[in-house]
Amino acid sequence: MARKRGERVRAILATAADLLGERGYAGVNLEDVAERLDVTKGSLYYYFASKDELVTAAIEALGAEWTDRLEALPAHGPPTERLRALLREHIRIAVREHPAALRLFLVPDEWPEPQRDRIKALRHRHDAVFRAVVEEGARTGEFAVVAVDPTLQVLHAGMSQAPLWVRTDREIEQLTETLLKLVAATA
Amino acid sequence: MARKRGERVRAILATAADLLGERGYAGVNLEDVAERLDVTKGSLYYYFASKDELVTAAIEALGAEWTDRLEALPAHGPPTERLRALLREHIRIAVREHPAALRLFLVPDEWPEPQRDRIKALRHRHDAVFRAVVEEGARTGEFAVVAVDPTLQVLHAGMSQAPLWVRTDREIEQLTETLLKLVAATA
Amino acid sequence: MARKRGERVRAILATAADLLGERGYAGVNLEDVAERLDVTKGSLYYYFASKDELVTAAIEALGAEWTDRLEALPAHGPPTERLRALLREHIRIAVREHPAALRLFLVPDEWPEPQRDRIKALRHRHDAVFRAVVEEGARTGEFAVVAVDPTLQVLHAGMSQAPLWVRTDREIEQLTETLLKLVAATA
Amino acid sequence: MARKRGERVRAILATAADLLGERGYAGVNLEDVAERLDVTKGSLYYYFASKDELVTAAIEALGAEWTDRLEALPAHGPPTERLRALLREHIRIAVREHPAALRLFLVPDEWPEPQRDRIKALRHRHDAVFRAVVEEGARTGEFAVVAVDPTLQVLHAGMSQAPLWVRTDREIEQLTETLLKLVAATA
DNA sequence: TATGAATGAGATTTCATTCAT
DNA sequence: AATGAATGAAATCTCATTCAT
Repeated sequence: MARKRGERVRAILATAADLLGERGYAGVNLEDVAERLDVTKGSLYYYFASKDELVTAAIEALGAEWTDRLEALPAHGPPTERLRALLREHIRIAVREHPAALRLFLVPDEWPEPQRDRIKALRHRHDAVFRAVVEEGARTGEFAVVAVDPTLQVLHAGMSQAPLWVRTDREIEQLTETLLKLVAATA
Repeated sequence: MARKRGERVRAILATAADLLGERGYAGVNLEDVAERLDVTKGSLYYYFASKDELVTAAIEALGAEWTDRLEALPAHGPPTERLRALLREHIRIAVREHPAALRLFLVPDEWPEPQRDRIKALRHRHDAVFRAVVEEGARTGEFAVVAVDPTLQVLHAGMSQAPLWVRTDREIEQLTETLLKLVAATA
Repeated sequence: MARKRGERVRAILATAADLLGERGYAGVNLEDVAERLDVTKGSLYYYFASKDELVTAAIEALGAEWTDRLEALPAHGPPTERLRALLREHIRIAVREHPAALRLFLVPDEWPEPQRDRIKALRHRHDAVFRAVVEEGARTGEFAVVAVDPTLQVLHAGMSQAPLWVRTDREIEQLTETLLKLVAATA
Repeated sequence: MARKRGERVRAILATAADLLGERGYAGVNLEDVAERLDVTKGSLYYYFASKDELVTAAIEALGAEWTDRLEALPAHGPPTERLRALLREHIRIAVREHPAALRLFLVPDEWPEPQRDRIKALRHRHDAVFRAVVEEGARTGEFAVVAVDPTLQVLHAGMSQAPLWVRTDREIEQLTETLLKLVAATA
């Protein structure tokens, strides 16, 4: 049954992504993935040909879902409001749902070559969402940035690391506002 | 001879730190460390009781040297200038000398418990250097920050991740100025 | 199949117990255990998490089987006859089946902490079988002992060491009768 | 200086004997021996050509000293008194001075071949002291034994294991009297 | 589909031994 | 006489992968 299979695969990917986030590529072993899913290692090999393939798929799924949600946010209104909404949502996902994922977007050279490229691609797509808003704001003069690239890098870095210290809603707000300063018009 | 021993230990730590940076904790194996030093694995165990101990020492040495250099920068002058100097120097070290080290300051839970605490302590000392300047600037009104903690977190995140995309001096400057916006007085 | 697994485990434990008896804890290596079973070292780790765990299980199994057999002996009749039967059976097992096992009942501090406690527990259960008879004999006046504890200690020591010098049935009988003198009523 | 050397050697042997007793042949490593003596491993090799040679010498020294002290006890008087004195002294040495040594006299096959033979020889000389008294007592009719060999074996086993449970002087007395029952004339 | 068993390569760790100083 | 450094062989342990059922 394709249905069943799809669910199974999704469950595996979600679990793998969690563990990957907790411990990084080399720190995760298939035994643990299997155990958390309450199946045996052997089963994983029915769905994925190798650890690398499983890992790549897990990253892909996580990244895709994440970007989907960011892209689903309203695409109109003043850039400041749109950027604020993006930041808030991104941080919220990072902190509440995938504390794991900071490893995916920071420290890419932790991963073996094949995964590295996929991660870069994902991050690129991810990046595009923010880039569009920042560039629009810069164009209209509502934002003042030193340069777009470093601004995006710092936005990302700041958001990705959030799971390490952000807990409360108030901290989410503070981080959001702090990051907004990166594009603020100066005195 | 204590001298000789010290040098040997330093050589081992430097090599370990390099590899650690290239591949992360789980990706490093003692065989490689030994080979790069042109000794046998057994020798490493003469100096360090375990892989973990070696790794901890390597991190410690790297972190200590780094903070020393930041603390050596002039401690007077307007906060903006001092913060600019700190950021520039930190990024320069990260990019030019220890691209490795982003692992030390980000992603602490990649490490086994014992290392985790040491890393946190190092990062804390490191942090204090920046915190002093930011707090002073906030007190004198030269800086305007949403809150000190998120500001420091973003500063760190932004700097630590620099090795991943910063190459030229011009990019170092742009990143420095971008980060300075986090404390800039707003219109 | 639980059945199959059980057999496999039993085979491993028996082999381990043999080697343990031949060479002691530190003298046994898993390579040898594996080779004797015609499997790879890795396989042993499928069943046991560590050398220590394997060894503990081997001891446990041996001790349990042994005590089972002693407890299966008739529990009625005059204490002298019952003690004689116990001694004879114990010595017979030690000499004919588990020359190994003197290590289990003597020299407990040869073992790492975790094993030590298990061994003590086993020995205690073992001890209880003999203690019951000796105490009954002492109560009814059929036995005369200096004190129960040292008597049991010497009974044990004498039996456990038997494999080192006892070979013939006649020697088994002589040892049995010699040990019975420990509880004999005196002139 | 021969004097100095002799003392050094004696110190090494004593330390080795202690550790050997605590942990058995395979459980002892030269690092530990050296550390307890506050010298380096290398030094041990100045005095002994190998671990085995050191171990053999340590056993030899311990056994010789021990037998010397037993042979120094008065060799006249009624066998019961002489045996009582021998037992008491042996147990006292075992419990108070060389709790270690039970490994030497029990479990000989823990040792590599060369040591094994030396240990047997030592034990044999040791045995002769007790054998003389038991045989005399048997000849004069003061003792009644099932047979001399098993009696000696049990005497030894009981005494050697004493360090494992005997602590107080009272326990030493009880063990001594319990062992004397092995040669007691029966009702 | 899924499992349990097994493997083999490679990683960490231990330790007797050697040797230049 | 003694040390510190280093080695290399062997031991313990880990884990991705395979496979019969």
